[in-house]
Amino acid sequence: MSSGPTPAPTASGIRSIDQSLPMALLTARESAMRLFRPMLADHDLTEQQWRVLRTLHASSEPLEVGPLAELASLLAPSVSRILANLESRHLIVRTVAAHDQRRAAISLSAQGSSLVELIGPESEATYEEIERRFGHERLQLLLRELSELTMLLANPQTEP
Amino acid sequence: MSSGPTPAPTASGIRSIDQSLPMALLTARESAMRLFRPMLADHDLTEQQWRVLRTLHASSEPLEVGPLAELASLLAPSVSRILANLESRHLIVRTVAAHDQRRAAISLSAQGSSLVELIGPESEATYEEIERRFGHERLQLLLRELSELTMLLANPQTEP
DNA sequence: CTAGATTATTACACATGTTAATTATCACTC
DNA sequence: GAGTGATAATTAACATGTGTAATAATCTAG
Repeated sequence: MSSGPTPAPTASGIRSIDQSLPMALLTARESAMRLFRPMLADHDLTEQQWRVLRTLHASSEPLEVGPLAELASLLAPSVSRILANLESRHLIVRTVAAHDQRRAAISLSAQGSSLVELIGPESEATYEEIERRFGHERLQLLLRELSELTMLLANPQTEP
Repeated sequence: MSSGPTPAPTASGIRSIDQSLPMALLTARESAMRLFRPMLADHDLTEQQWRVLRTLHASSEPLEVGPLAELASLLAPSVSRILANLESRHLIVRTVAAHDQRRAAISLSAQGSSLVELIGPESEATYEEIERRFGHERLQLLLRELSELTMLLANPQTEP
């Protein structure tokens, strides 16, 4: 099945907004986050703080700041500040790596784990709402395509 | 074609990161924006400033602040500040609506139009790179799915 | 042991998110 | 037509984030 005629670039030489990938990703994300934000606000978490907690929870082992920033799509300085905040709330713990004292190993505290596991099921309800509206299989496909796109664009193989 | 087995929620009751829609949208957007950002930086534009310019350019007529904010996925106060900045750079012009003096009609200045039309073709090259990696038809499908998702989630029909 | 590289934090300048307050104007009613 | 409530936009205030650069601490290699 063809996707139909592709709109030609406008006379002005700029892609129409509908054809803007970053715009489409942003508005889709905004519409999804609107459903999740109240829940995070209830727990006094910003999106970025939540991304850090979630990333730590997903990791099987403690993470250093660099990899953590990369995985959570944040800059290292931002992560540093976020960690300072989360540490003051006793949601994470830092351990200095034995073999290399520069490195900090970050992991969730028991309290941090509890928080993530408290929020998890709450967010699951929202996912069910999303799947009810958009379709389960369809969402799975979309997630795979997004992951594939990310992989292909991350690859630094810029043209020679 | 089935999408295969869906990972069950983890024992901890939280969706794996791969299954997080906001996360997937964010990382995809990040990987795309990484390709565009240098171009915007060259023109001293932030992503948000660019979204405003692009939105104005896409509109057939001047926009008021409210609709502009909505279309660009920004909050009105942010748009106010961005407009102050863009106005000081002579990229936009404000006109007070004749029939309602509260309303401001924002449009691109000639200089603003030129800038958008200068950047447009530059960004087109990046799109071609994206399509080369991801596929043209595939990108079209993704854009349609994102648009559909946005529409379905924007709808305030929360369950009764 | 020292020079250079690496990890993380700090510093700084700036932009944005977010809520609330403020200003100006409009629309409507008495 | 004066007063009241609604509306559009801005401003304020504060927290937080981004992005670059500088710094501190530590490691690694010669």
